[in-house]
Amino acid sequence: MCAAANSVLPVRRASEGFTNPGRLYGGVSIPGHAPGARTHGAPHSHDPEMDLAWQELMAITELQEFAVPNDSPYETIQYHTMELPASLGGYGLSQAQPHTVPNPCGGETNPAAAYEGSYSEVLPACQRQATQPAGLLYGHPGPQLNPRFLNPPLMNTLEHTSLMGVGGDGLIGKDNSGLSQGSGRHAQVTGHPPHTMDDLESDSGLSLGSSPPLASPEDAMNGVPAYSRTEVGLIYSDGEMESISEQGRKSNLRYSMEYRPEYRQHPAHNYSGSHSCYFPASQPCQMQPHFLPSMSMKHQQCLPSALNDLHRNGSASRGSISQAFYVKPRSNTPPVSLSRDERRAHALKIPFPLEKIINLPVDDFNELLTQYTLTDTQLALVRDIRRRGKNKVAAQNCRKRKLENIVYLEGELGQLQAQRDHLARERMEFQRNLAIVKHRLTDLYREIFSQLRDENGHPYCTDEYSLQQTPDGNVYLVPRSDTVDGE
DNA sequence: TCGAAGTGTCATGTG
DNA sequence: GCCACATGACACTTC
Repeated sequence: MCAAANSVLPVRRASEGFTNPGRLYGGVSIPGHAPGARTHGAPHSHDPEMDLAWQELMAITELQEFAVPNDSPYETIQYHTMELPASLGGYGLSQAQPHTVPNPCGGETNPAAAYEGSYSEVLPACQRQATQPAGLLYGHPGPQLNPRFLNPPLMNTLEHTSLMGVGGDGLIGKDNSGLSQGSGRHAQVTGHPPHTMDDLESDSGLSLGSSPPLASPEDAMNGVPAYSRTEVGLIYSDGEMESISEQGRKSNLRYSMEYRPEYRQHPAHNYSGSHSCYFPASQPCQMQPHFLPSMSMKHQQCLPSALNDLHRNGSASRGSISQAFYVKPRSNTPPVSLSRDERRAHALKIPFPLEKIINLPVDDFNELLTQYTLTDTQLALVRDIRRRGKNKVAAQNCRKRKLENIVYLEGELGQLQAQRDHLARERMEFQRNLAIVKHRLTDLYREIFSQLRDENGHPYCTDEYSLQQTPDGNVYLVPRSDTVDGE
């Protein structure tokens, strides 16, 4: 508290001289250190109690000016809609000192300093809490908002969440070039093959690896119609696929639903393309035991070797590639639930798996192409498959990132809403305290004025006079309609 | 039947 | 110019 205010509270009465400048009224000294000026000294507290009262008064005086308007920064800030991030742009920055009032002792004092206890907790806490979004929302929105710059821990969390919740398909360890599996495609492709040729050639027909080639035992036993139309140029009009698909549909549906969890968790499925090579669907070898709960052991036994071949032949020689990946159908049976490109590749007898087509680096891919004599049609198809396959993976990654960002932003939103609620509570508490203080200030005014007497011995009326403080710290009694000058 | 969600594909932009 | 990748937009399927 200001020393001047503590010790001397000269009360000025404008346009009136002090007749008794040093007169004490009720223990309040009214020093006349402005000769000629009617400076009714503010109560100089000889009374410790009054001294204390004045100290409080002066403290309160500061607060008196700290009316909290409804449109205070708190209001505007805290009750912004939670639109991210624009409306929160000032959330963390402007929260500190909504008002500053002149400090009688010079400088400025944050009126909220009286509530330092609470605000020092609130604000830093807010800032702490907003640390993450601060960069996101206030300071560096770009990088923070950029999905590609999610902080690693969060990304890890999100990744984990995404993997566990969204994908759960063992994407960990699967590089981006790996084909993340579209969940919905399994049922779609395996359970409901296209009904028409147009359907067959629809965009949704391709599901590289996401739709593991499924052939129900029923198919294998029944022997689905031969997929004979493998002539170049016929791949886009092989209407027989329809009947084939129809035959395998019902039986496949059950498997498509049952095997999925196991299938998706299978370590060998890191590369979905591993299953999209051209093992005929009618051959059980293309299936993994995991998703063939009812498959006979006889059928399952060939799986390891086939899979081993798949992995072993990642760098297989020219001759082995063809043998390893393009296993000629025994009965020339076409895959029942292969994707469009798989079927096309099958039809065109592309001698290497889609996995390679899609995932090989361009140099290796070109080298691979040089190892075979491919027709223009085959070449075009291979390049299309590669382009589409890569884009499909990219699209999956893109969507995954979108989801992760949504999760992240929702988390941030919740955090900010919690902060808003916290600050709202603090504000209410502050206003409550302020009301108490104002009330007490009024009482103190009343008490002080009741003890002050003018030169005629009449009490000052609070309606006519008020206390004003000069920059030097002195406090004067001034008529409410008057100014400070004329001291 | 309609709408939401998931997915594949294309076109385009960027590094 | 090519390539890989990201992303918006669209079409399609499934639920």
